[in-house]
Amino acid sequence: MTLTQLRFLVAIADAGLNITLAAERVHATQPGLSKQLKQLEDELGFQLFTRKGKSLETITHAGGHVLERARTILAEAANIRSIAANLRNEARGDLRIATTHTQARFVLTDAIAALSRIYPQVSVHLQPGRENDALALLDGGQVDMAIVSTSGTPPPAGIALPAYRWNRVVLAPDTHPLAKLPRELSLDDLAAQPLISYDSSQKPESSLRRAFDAAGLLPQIAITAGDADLIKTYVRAGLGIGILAEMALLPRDTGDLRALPADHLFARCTTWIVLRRESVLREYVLEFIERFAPHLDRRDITRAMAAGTHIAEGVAVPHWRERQLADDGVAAA
Amino acid sequence: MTLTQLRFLVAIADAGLNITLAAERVHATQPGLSKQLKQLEDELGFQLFTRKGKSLETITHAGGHVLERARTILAEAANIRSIAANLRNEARGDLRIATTHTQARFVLTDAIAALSRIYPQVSVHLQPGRENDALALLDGGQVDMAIVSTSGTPPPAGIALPAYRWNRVVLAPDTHPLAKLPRELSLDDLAAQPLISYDSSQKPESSLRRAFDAAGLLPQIAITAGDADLIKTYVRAGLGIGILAEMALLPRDTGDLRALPADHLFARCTTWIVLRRESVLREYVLEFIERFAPHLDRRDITRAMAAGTHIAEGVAVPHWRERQLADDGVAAA
DNA sequence: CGCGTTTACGTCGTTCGTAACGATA
DNA sequence: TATCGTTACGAACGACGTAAACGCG
Repeated sequence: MTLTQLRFLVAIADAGLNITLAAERVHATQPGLSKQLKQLEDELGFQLFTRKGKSLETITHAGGHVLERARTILAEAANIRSIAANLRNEARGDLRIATTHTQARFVLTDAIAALSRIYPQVSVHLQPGRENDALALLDGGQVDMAIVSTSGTPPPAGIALPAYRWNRVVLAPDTHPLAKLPRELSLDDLAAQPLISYDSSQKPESSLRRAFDAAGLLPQIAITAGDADLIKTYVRAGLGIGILAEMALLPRDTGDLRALPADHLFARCTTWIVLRRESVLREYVLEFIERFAPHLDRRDITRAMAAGTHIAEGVAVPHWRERQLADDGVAAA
Repeated sequence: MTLTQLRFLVAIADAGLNITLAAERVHATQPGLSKQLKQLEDELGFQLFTRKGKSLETITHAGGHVLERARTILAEAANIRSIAANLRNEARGDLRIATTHTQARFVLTDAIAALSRIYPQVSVHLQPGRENDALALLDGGQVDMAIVSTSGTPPPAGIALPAYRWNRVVLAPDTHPLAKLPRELSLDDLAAQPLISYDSSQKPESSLRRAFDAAGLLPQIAITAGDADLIKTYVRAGLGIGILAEMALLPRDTGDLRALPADHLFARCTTWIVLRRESVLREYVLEFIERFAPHLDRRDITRAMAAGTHIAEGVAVPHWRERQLADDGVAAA
């Protein structure tokens, strides 16, 4: 058994059992991987994959267990390398973040810009996807951190650090009757309109859905999109009323759209930075977290990692707007 | 970085930084280890050990972290091999148990005998020591399980499965006044005598010490020994009254010694089987546990391992004497 | 002078890439 | 026929063991 063999194994698994694809990803030749896989199977004495003809078909049950162990072995090997890189103040490296489109597009930009100013040699890889995908990538060791949002409790896996809180806003065309409503918006107002929101609002456990359920209302979600830009586009086209995260608002949106606060209608959400419990963080990762969530102290983070528990309690988590103000303050200073 | 390099690293650490000794233990030559260590240090870019002249002096701070990671890597590699060995019904293997002398000498014998009858090719290694040593060995991956006793809560680390409960007994020479006491033994009776007990009874948190403390008494512990046989020897020599675990009583001891129950004087103790949370158990390990603690079901064990929690609650844990009866019943059947 | 580590060197095994072959859709 | 995996072969690298040199107590 070799680290190389295990690396090839997970590469094959991550490439969807396509050995050729896996080979390019690890910068090796395809026969090399084939052979190493065969040797590993010979040594262990059982098939890691079921074959259909010559192609790999599925992972064996036992193979899945081996794969899991191989992943943690490789993660720990990477940790050792991180220890070394931190010690020598190595400035190069990768920062792989799995997150949603909203975070990547509207929230992370400043912190990433700051990071690549301080560490120009660090390349940032953003892996957009659903919340669950992000957590799965984190657990599989494919990314260094996941940045996800929940309403209420932190995500179940890993070390979750609260980054900030935010509310939803309702977005209507300037010309729409709702945009000039003389009173506060109500859930009934919204239930009467075709709505446009994120894909995730389809799920029954979404805080959007729960708010309507609690009021005994059945909203008509006309269009869902994974992407705030798409939502805005459809709102502009007059196809419905948008409900989205307040971070997704841009100054120029106020030209033809009207954003109505919805704090009183939907549960407040929290965005979390989720880290692998066992991972050794590179210096620039800590730097990034501090830039992104300035209320988190370096020591808080390392302490939470050591204790293996998230630090939801006992940390004052700023709201999105306060956070924006704080950022401005920093920029002005 | 190679698995071999990491194996050599932990071998060197476990050999007390003596490369020559480490080399014999891993069945390799000393220059080989030296060279691999050097290569690893070169690759990581820092010293894993501080040198004094040519000899290794201490482990670097960062080296300690690397060592820790290396240990889990090797443990996971061993897990992969265990998966393979289980799958091919491999009958050979090692069972390394860290435990106290009392367990090894008086309690484990039957289960080990049964195991080596069923799996003659499995070699059992008993590692005697204190409770804390046993848990440290378990945590370092040097042993497969620890078998330790506590009064009350399970040991903090690993998966703890309750094996059985037991009480202390007081041991006096047949001729001693205490042996013919017409009434029940009291703590005052004991406090008036020179006592002979285990080394661990010196510790303030021992249940022995706590019982006397609670009664406001200061016992005179005249002799301590790590070993029940020694305690008996000194009791026979008339040097004091013995206090030891009821398991340590043998039928032939009743010839010249008198055992007095002490259930009402000292807190009941529990003996735990402690496993590493992440370890894959070989078939024969499950077999051993079932033999040793028949009230534990194979499924209970795997479930507890998967859940990562001990199963202290919800399991009826037999008392030592009931357990003995049950064993007899099995033997008779 | 013994113990332990490092350095030097030769041999062996292994890995890796190129190329040809085979199977499958 | 195109795609993907296996087998074959040769070159280069790396690991390992033996032998000798070096430092230290």
